[in-house]
Amino acid sequence: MGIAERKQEEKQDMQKRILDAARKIFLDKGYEKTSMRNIASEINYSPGMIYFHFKDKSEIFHELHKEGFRLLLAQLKILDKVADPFERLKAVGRVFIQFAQDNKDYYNLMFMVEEPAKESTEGGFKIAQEAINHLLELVKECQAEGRFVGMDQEYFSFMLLSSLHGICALFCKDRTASFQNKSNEDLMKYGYECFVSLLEKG
Amino acid sequence: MGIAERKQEEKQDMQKRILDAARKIFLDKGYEKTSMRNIASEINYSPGMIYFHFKDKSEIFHELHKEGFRLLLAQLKILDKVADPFERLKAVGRVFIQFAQDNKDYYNLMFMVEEPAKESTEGGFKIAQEAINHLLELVKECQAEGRFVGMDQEYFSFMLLSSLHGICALFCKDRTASFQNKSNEDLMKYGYECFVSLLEKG
DNA sequence: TCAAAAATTGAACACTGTTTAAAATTATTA
DNA sequence: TAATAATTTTAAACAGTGTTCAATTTTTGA
Repeated sequence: MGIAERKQEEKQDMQKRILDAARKIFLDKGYEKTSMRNIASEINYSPGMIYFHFKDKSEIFHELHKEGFRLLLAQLKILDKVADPFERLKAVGRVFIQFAQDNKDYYNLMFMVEEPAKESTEGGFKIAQEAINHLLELVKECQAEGRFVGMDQEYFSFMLLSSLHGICALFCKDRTASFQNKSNEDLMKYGYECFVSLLEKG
Repeated sequence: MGIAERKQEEKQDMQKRILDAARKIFLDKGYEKTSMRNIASEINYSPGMIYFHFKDKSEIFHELHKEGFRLLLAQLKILDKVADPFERLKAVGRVFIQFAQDNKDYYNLMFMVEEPAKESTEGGFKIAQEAINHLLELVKECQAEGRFVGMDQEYFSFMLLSSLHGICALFCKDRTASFQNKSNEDLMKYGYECFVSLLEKG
């Protein structure tokens, strides 16, 4: 069945072309301001054609959403070689913040855009779950070394993630204007270091 | 000039009616999904009429944005009677989180919606600035009592705000699904308490 | 009462996501 | 190879969006 095979490859190729165009415009103009017509005309096809390859705009969004997580997880995986769990935890934060700075638009897609509430419970968000589990595991390791004693694992992990996300969210939505003296980058960097020094006493 | 006076009152009245309608729909359907036609038909006027009283949709947004801050500041003002600054700081966090839970839509308007980048630097966002200054002052008071020694005020305040915002942001965008065992409310409450117990050691 | 000013309308413009019948292209079979 | 079937793509249409603007109504001041 060499033809069917090639057919499938062509189909995947087309999907890739659409995603490439979508990524380019999504990450430039944001989710809301990117139209299906924009994406279609980027690859010189008619708007309707996209609907043959993707269910709707939100399916394209979810594809890029997953892409973002894969990118972030790849960055975090590098830290596996850091032996001490607490050192690794601190580095995770730094990498997370760096990721948000370097990939503002992916970050928006991953954590800020109101997702069209689909497949979130079924199969689609496995990769986000995976990231959380990674964090839970890390906290557990720290606790095994006598850190964060008496803290509930899940609440503590949620708090960690929240603090990181808060820093990145304010950055991504430019809500840092009220701290006029400091640059965005410094606020994130040294703001996080403040948090770290709290962690060190816990 | 009693007529001009009444005229002005009528104008303010109309603006109030528009804002009331806008608030109702904004806070029910969110910013993006509320249309000018929705707002107009809510008060039985034509769409174009709104543009006589407000420049555009974003001006209405900014009005409600300010409204939200006034509401939050009113809640926080109650804490002025708490004498001990550190106790007050901890309470500020609890009130902030409670506000986000009770006013999810205001919170979205205030901290999450990508604002059409206007008047943010000029006169419009004084009230947000005021809230930040309040926080900075509070941190200073805590430091005067020997808390958070050696921390930069601004970075530390930014970190505080970030942590609070992170908790509320994940809640508002329903990004808490990955912590399946716990309810949203418990995650926020006990997540924050984890943070507080870190603060207590700093 | 009448002209000037203010307020309101409704149609129009250029967009949006999505659907769908028709057309064009490609594959399969007789 | 010719005819049929399946797949892929298009263009038009639908119902919606924010916004503008000429025309119209309402209100005001002389």
